[in-house]
Amino acid sequence: MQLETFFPYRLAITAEAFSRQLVSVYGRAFGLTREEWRLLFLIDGAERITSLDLARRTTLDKVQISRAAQRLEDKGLISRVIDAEDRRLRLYSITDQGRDTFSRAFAEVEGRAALILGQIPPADREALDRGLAALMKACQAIEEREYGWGQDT
Amino acid sequence: MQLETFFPYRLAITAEAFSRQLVSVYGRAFGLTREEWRLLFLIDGAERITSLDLARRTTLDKVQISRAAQRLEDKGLISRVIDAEDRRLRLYSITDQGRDTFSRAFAEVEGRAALILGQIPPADREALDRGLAALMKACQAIEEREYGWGQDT
DNA sequence: CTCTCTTCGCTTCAATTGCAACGAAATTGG
DNA sequence: CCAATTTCGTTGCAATTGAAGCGAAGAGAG
Repeated sequence: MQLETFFPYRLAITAEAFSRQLVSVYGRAFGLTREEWRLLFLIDGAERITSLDLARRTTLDKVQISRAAQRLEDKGLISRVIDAEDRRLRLYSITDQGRDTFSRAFAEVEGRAALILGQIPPADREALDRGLAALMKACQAIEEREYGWGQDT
Repeated sequence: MQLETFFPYRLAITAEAFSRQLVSVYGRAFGLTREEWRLLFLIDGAERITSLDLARRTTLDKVQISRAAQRLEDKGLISRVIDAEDRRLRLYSITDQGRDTFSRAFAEVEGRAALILGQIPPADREALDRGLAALMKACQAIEEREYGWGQDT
C-alpha cells in the first residue's frame, strides 16, 4: 500500500493544505490564531453568547476558549462581562473594532477560499460538497455509537 | 454567515473527526503518534529509505522526522544506519518487529476506516473521492503559484 | 591538497499546549 | 438554612512543539 494513495492520508494532507492557505490570511494579515478566528466568527454572528455555547459549537475545550478569549479581549476585539443571572458564566460580545477586523478578515479569507475552489470544475465542487457531507454524517454516526457503547472497539 | 455551514470549517472539522478515529486505533492499541505512524508506513513500504525521501513524502520537517525516528528506533520498530556513500545521511529500514506491528496496526486502521466509509452510500463515496482529488489539485496549484511569485498574496 | 560554502541531523532553549487542581458561584439534600 | 456536591473559568505545572544554532560530512574552487 502506498501512503500517498491511502484515503485517510489524502484527506488529512488536503485538509491541512487548504487550512494552511486560510491561516496564512487571517494569521499574517490580522494576527489571529485558528482558535481566535473561530471564536471571533461565532461571537460576531451571535451578539451575546456564553462560553458554554462557544464550546458546544466548536471543538475547543474550555481552556482553549478561556485563553483565546483572553487574547481577543486584550486586543480589544471582544468584551466579556459576567452574566448577572449566573455569575459563573461570561457573556461574550464583539466590539466595534472586532466587528471591523472580522469583516475585513472574513472578506479576505473568503476570497482566498474562492480562489482555490474557483479552480475546481463545478461538477467536482459539487461532488466535494456532497462527499464531505456524507463523510461528516458517517463520522458522527460512529462517534455516537462509541459513546453509546461507552468503550473502545 | 454561519460558522457551521462555512465550507473551510466543515472540511477542517470533518477531517479532524475522521483522523481522530484512526489515531484512537494506532495510538491507543499500538502507542504510535501520527508522525510515527506515517514514518512507519513509509519505511515499511520502502525497505531502505533516506530521511530526505521521508521528508519529501510527508509534510514533516527534519526535526519532526528526527524525533519520531528516534522514538521508533527506541521501540525497536526501525533501525537506522549511516549511509556509507554519504555519511551525513541515515538509511532507515524496518525491523521484523516493526513489520509485525505495522501490519497489525494497518489492518486495524483500515478496518476502522472501512467501518466509517462503509456507512456512506457508494455514490457519495465516489463523490468524496473525486471532490477530494480535485481539491488537492487546486491547493497544489495555488501553492506552486505562490512559490513562483515568491511572496504572499 | 586546502579552504570555503553548503547540507544533514541533532541538540538546546523558548513558546505553546494539555492536564490537573483551585476558587467562586450555583445547586441539591437534609 | 446550612453543608456537601457540582459546574464554570482560570491558573500552575509538566510535556510537547517549533526555531535557531552547532558539529560532522561533502562539494567545489583554486
